[in-house]
Amino acid sequence: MQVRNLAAADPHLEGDHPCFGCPVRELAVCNTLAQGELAAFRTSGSCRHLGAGDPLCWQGDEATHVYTVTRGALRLSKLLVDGRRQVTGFAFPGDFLGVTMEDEHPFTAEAVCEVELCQFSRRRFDAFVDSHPHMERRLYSAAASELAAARDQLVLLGRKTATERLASFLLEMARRSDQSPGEPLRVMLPMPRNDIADYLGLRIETISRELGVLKTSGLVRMIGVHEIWILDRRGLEQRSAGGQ
Amino acid sequence: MQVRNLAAADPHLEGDHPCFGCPVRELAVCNTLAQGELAAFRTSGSCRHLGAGDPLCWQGDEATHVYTVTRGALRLSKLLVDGRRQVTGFAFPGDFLGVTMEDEHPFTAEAVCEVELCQFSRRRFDAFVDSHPHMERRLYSAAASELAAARDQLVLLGRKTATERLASFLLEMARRSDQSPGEPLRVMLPMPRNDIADYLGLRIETISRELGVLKTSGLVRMIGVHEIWILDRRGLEQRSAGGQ
DNA sequence: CGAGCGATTGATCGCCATCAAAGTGGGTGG
DNA sequence: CCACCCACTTTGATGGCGATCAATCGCTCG
Repeated sequence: MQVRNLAAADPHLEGDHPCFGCPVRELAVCNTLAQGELAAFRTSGSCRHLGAGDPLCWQGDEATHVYTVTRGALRLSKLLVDGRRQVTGFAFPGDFLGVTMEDEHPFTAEAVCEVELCQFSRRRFDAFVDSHPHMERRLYSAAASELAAARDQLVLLGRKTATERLASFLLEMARRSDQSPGEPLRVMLPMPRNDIADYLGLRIETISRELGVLKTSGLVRMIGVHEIWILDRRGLEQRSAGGQ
Repeated sequence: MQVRNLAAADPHLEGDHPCFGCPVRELAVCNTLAQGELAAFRTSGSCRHLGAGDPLCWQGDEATHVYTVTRGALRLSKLLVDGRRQVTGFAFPGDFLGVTMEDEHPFTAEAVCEVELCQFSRRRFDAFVDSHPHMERRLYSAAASELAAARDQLVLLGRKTATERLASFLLEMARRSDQSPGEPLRVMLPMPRNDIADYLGLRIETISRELGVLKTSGLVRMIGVHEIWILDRRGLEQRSAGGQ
């Protein structure tokens, strides 16, 4: 799930196509569309920009739009009535927001940094999908991926220790980050510690402490709060309790 | 998600149709098919029976088939390398097993009691879906439902207390059980306590103790180990920390 | 330079796990 | 029919991991 700017070299897109230069052309749900379809699709959408902290949608609000993330990162979270929060995931470039059959947003989505999205009205999106079966297939594929990720997270939250959770998280973030080949793996953590804590079912102090342990053990190196280098991937994998 | 035997009264199915009398006709993914389609679909499948404890498939094995549960209940679980287990869900009549884009089963599925399934080879199933767009849509819907359920479970595992987890579980099981209207709600728990524990991220002793608390509080009544009556649904909902 | 927020570090607490033992119930064989 | 067995459940006593409470650090921005 790495983001590469391939569009500039995409032989199927001409320079005046609205998706020309799109950084997630190869990743997003629209990657199954041929140029003509893509043009028709794209005209039904629009761009959207969010600053750090800005909400995209609230849990329970009517789901009027769907989105594809083209830049930045969002946190997806659910609240209990008393304010306890569970971050159910993060959305990165290429990720699609809108897999649901409900009329309401199943979670709150907020930007954790500068974010850009491709936005479509749900109605027009559904109509488009109806007339493009391979788009439906691609959506199903996206849903299946999200489901597999959610199940892995169930194992993490139900059965892993704090250290294992953090190690798993760093490895997951490394997988989803842009990587130049070879160690050390550079992991960008655009979200604050609190979001990591709410994602891993822990408290912020525990995140700090366990990061300290990994640092002292020589497994990682911290470059400021938002960047971490994985110095010993194998060691980190051993501490992550595998997964299957 | 209640199971009713509607097929006997289904005006669209004749008595000699192989799906005539199917107890999950209205629930399963095949419910979008017209009688002719259904006949074609059905001939590509077969029945399968499992006794309590029998495995249906193992995590990591090649996923050669997909299934619809017609009777009984299965537990779906994932293992860590050291044997810790997370039950990611239970499958009941009407539920579809096979939402994945991977070639391997994402979890182990085992019968918790006598089970009957409708079984299809994955290859033939995929081919059938390819030529029936509303089936594809129905599959997507199934995936979206599973995803929503998984996200709710993330909140439960990440942020709820033991009491809240158990209360949520009982209410979920009540929703998925056959109900005659009116209190008390009868909840069938075909799975052993250990499965409940591994589903809720707790230990078996905690399940026992918390059930005792709910019993002493007059919220539930236990009729043997596998049946529970919810005497005070509102009270149980208050202890479940809501959802939303 | 100071205010303010997020992150880190330290001290203590509490929920649930763990260890241990007793109770229960269903199935089998005598 | 009953005695036994074994697996599952329940109940009790203790312990540990991560939460909570509290103080300090460090960066960013005015």
